[in-house]
Amino acid sequence: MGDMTEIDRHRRPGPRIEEVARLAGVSKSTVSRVINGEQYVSAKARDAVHTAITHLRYSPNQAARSLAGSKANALALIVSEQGSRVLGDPFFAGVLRGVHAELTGRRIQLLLMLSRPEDHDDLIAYLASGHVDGALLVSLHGDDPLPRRLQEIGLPVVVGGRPLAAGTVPFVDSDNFTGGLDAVRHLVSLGRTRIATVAGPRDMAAGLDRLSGWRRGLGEARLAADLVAEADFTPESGALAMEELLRRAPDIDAVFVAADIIALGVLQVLHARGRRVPEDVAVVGFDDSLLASTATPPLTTVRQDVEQLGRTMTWRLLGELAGDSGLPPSLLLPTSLVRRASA
Amino acid sequence: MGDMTEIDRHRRPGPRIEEVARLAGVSKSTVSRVINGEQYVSAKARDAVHTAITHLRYSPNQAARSLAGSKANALALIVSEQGSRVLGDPFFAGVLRGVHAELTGRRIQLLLMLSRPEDHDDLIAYLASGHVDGALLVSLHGDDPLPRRLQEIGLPVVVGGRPLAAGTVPFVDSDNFTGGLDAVRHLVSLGRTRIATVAGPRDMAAGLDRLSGWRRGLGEARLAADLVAEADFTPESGALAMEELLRRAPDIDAVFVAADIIALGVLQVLHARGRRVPEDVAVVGFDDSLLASTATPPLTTVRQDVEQLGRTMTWRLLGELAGDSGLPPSLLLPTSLVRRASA
DNA sequence: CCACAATGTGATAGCGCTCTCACAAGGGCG
DNA sequence: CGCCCTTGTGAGAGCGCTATCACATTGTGG
Repeated sequence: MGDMTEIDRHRRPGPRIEEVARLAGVSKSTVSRVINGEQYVSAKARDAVHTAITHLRYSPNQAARSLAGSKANALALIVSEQGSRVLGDPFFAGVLRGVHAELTGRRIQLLLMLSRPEDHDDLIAYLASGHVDGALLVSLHGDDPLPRRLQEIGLPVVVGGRPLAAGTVPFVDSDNFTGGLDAVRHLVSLGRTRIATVAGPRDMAAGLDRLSGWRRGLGEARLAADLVAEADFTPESGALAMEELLRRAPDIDAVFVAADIIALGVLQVLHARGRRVPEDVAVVGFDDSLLASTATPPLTTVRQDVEQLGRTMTWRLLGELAGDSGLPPSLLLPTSLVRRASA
Repeated sequence: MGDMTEIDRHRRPGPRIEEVARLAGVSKSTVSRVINGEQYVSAKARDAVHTAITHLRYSPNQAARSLAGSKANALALIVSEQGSRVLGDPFFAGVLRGVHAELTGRRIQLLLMLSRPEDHDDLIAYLASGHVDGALLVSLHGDDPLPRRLQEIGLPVVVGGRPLAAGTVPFVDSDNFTGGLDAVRHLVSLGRTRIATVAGPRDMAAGLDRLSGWRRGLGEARLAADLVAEADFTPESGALAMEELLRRAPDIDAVFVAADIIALGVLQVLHARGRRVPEDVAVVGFDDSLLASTATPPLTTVRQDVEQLGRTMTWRLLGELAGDSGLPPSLLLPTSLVRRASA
C-alpha cells in the first residue's frame, strides 16, 4: 500500500490530430475517419492522411479517444488470485500470449488486474465506471460470483475455463471431458485394466471434467472406476495422492493424472516404490506443458492449446463488443493425445 | 491481426464528479481536490465529499483525468519477447506480482505490452504519445536498444535485470555476482576442489554476473576456473552442457548451475552417468524456483526474491515520477543460499 | 432533366475531468 | 488598524479527440 505517490509530469506528446489534418490538407474530421477506418473517405484523402501520420509519427491520444468516444479501447485481463501462483502457471502464460496475439493490430490495450475475492468490490466499482470495454477472466475457483457481478453491471465478460457456477456467463474451455476420455481409451488400448486417476481439485471445472472423462472411459471398457485420489496443482500433492492409490490398490497398472505438474510427483513416488513406468504402471498426464517432455520418462499427455484458448476468448469478447450476433455462448476447444514414453 | 474490430457501445457509467459535488454541497473543484489528495481542503468538506463518493459509488473517469491532467495514470510493463517463453517463467510471474503489489492502492493501471524487437518502432511511437507515465522493462536480451530509446523520448524507465549495454538506464537486479560467489564458497567449504559451472547465456547479464561470481569464488580458493559450459534456460541444454563437462573433466566433484531449470538437465545426466548427488558431485542451482524443492535430490540453490525485484522496480519508477531526488540510479537486491540435499 | 439517394467533407459541440485564476475569510505583525 | 500571507473555495477554460449535423458533390432512375 503506502502513501499515494503522485505521478507528476508535463510532457508535450508529439503532434495533434490538428497538425495531421493541416499537413494532409483535410479537416480533423477526415483524419478521424481515416484513423477509425470509417467509410465515406476518398482514396486520395486516405492516402494523404496516412502519409501525414507516418511523417509526423502521429499516434492518437487514447485518453481523448476514450473520453470523446465513450469507450475505453481497453480490455481487462482479470486474474482471480488465490494461491497467487497462477501467474507463474504456463497455462496463464499461454492464455496471455493468445490474448495478446489476438489484440495485436487493433488499438486495444490490455489492462492486467489481479484480484483477490476480498478486493472484488473495489474491482467492480472500478470496472463499472467504464474504464474498460470488456473483461477476460481466468483462474476462477469454486463458484466465484465475479463474472456474474460483472455481467450485472453490463460489462461484457468471457471466462477462460468453464466456471463451476452454472449460469449464462460465456466461457471458453478445453474439452477436458474428451481429453480425459481419450487418455483412458489409450490406456485401455494398451491392455491396462486397473486404471486409477489423480484428479484435480474439485473446485475447478477442469478437474471435474477430466475426472468425468476418465469415468466414462472406464465405463466404456466395463472397468471399475473406483480408484480416485485428489491433488492440487503441485507435485507434492501428486506424490501424496499416488502413495494413497498404491496403498489402496497395489495392483494398479495405469494412472491418468489431471495435470503434468501433478504427474511429476506421481512419477517420483512410482520410481521410489520401484514401479517401472510404463512397464508396471502407465502414466498419462494433462496439459502437455514443458514439464511433460522433460519428465523421466517423458510423459504421454493430453495436450490442450492454451494459446488458442486465449485467442478464442478474446475473439469471442471482441465479437460481442462489435455487436456480432450469433456468437456461440461458449466454446470447447479440442484436445489431443501426445504419445511419449510413459504410456 | 485480422480486421479492426470496433468496440461499439453506449454505456452511461455511474455518477459524474458534478453529482458528487452537488451531494456534498461543494464545487467540482473541491471534489477534485479531495480525490487528488491536495492540501487546502477543510476537514468538513473532505468528509462530505468522501461520504458522497461512497454513497454514489463514484469512480472518476480515468480517460478524463488523463486528458485534463496530461498524465496517463498508467505504467507499461514491457516484456521483450523473444523465445516467448518468458511469460511462463516464474521469474516474470514473481516480478509481476511484485509490481502489482506496489501499485495496489494507488490509482495507477498496469498495461501489459509484449514487444518483439521488430515491433519496437510501433511500441515507441505509442509510448511517445503519453499513454503511460513510465515503463518497466523485463527480460531484455543482448544490448537491446529499447530502454535507451525510451529514455530518449523522455519516458522514465526502469529495467529489471542489469542490461548488458552499459549506460545510464536505471535498473534493479539481484546481486547475481555475490550469489555465484556464495554458491562456490559453499561448495569449497564442503571440501570440493573440482568445481565446474554451467553458465547461463552470454547475452544476459544475469548469466555473466553469476559466472563472474563463480570465478571469483574459485580465485579465492586458489582453484582452477577452467570448467565452464554454457546453456540457455532449458533442461535440455543443461544436459548437453553437463555431458560436455563430464567428458572434459571426469573428476568433477561439484557444479554451480546458473539456473534451477538448467540444473534439472544437469541432474538428469549426472544420474544417467551413475554419479551420485551430492556424494560424487555436489550441485548448486540458482533462483530457488519451485523446481528446486521438487528436484531429485532437492536442490541447494541461490535464492533471489523476484517479487521484491518487481516491487523495487516499481518503487524506483514511481519515485522518479514523483520527482524524488536522490534516488539510487540502480539497485542490487541480496541473494541467499538455500541449503537442501544436492550440496 | 429533375428528384433523390449515395458519397465525401468540414465545422463544432461536447466527453468528464484538472488546472489556473480570482477571490473571500481569517491571523500574525509592524 | 491596515497590510500581507496562509487557507479555503468556486468559476470556467481547456485537454485532444469523436459524433453529429450541415452541406457539397456526384450518380441514377423516372
